[in-house]
Amino acid sequence: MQFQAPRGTSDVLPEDEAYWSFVRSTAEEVATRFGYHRIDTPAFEDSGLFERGVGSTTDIVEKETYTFEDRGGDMLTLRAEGTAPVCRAYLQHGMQNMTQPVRLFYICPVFRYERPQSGRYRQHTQFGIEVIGEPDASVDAEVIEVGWRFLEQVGLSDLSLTINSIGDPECRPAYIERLRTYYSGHRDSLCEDCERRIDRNALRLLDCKNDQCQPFVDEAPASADHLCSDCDTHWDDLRRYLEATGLDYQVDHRLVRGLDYYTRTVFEIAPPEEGRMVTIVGGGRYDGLIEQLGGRSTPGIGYGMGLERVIQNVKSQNVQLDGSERTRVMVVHLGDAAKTAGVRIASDLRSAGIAATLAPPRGLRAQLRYASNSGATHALIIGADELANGVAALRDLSNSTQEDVPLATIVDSLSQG
RNA sequence: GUGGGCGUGGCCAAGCGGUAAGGCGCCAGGUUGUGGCCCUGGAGAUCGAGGGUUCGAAUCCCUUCGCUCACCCCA
Repeated sequence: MQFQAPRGTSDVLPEDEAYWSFVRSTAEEVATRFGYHRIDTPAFEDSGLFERGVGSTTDIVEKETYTFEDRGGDMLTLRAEGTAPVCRAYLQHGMQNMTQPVRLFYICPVFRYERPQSGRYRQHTQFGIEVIGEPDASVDAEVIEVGWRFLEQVGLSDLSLTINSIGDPECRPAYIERLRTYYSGHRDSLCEDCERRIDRNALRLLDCKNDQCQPFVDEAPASADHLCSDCDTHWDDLRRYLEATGLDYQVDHRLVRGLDYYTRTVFEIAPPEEGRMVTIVGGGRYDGLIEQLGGRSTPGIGYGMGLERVIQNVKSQNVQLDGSERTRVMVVHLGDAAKTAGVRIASDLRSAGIAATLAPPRGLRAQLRYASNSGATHALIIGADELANGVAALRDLSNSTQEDVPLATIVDSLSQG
């Protein structure tokens, strides 16, 4: 064993591809049904995009980014998240001149230099959507619904949706002050991390999972209780619209997100799981991001969803995929002349749209074993006798019936099943 | 970045100081041209790597690399 896939990456082997195509295609189907259009952005961007967009003091940018200088001296970063690149594309291509809002979705790899563990990789795949150009809370509810319906359609159940509002530049500073004040009074009872967070990143205090901090988290002032009137209206609207879509949700005042650009709505969807919740979907509103990237003030909202985690849950919940019933023919041959004929017949079958494979040149027994092991539904047996009579023996491997079929009509008899 | 667990043929897995079981899978046979079951045979391992202890190490010690899980953080 010389080379291995780099740490935190993995190969998707043929046996798993069924999950991937299933998940990808339903993602496209659901997003399209909601009126979203696909966008693909490059695998790497100017490093500055993530620094400015995601926030340079954020963990993602501070220590998880794959950054490198190219041969021309430009600093580039592998896509560390999906939203900033889409916003960059929105600005670059003048999408503010399209009818607003613009609805986009993407399915693409994301790279972060993290310590791998279950459900966490250095390269993972995100199915994300963004709605840019509409501040109304109805699109917040819509974005959440897209994620929820997708997970539903992919067969997952028992998921929980939690939401929160973290306000905007209008009201958040005052709230954070209030939070700091509250926590400062309990400084001695907090864990080390939280002690540091009071000054550095007060919002994250609410995120602490340390037991000793839980009492304070529970008692801490909630951002949703300290919104300015615009944010408060938005927050009320969101919940009303969510109820109108029939989604169950929980409000959790501890829910804050790690990226700096979020405003107002933040949400997560997670499976209940034994013990800890591993978030499948995380998202929120980012009304300041486009402006931060040099555009006009433009509202936006979206989510990112980890498809590896989706598949992990699809497997653990034993979702059954539709098995393909496609006819697959193994062309079995005995002797050189038959082999040549087999090559031609296999080729003809494929031209007619029938999946066909020429068996490796072994004994008859071995070829048939190969046929059933590789999942063929039929074996088409050609030997000297068949060649002489201008037929082939078509064997149905599922029920072991077999009959001679004229070479000229093989395609027909196979396409009729 | 911190802490736990683990590294024996493609996969699973015995052995725990005396010179590598077994199972799955793979390949070939089981009399004349027939699969999925069964039977027989075969190929395939420098026991993650390096060093040390010993007459002798997969088995003991040290170092190192890798995988994995949890924390942090996130999808």
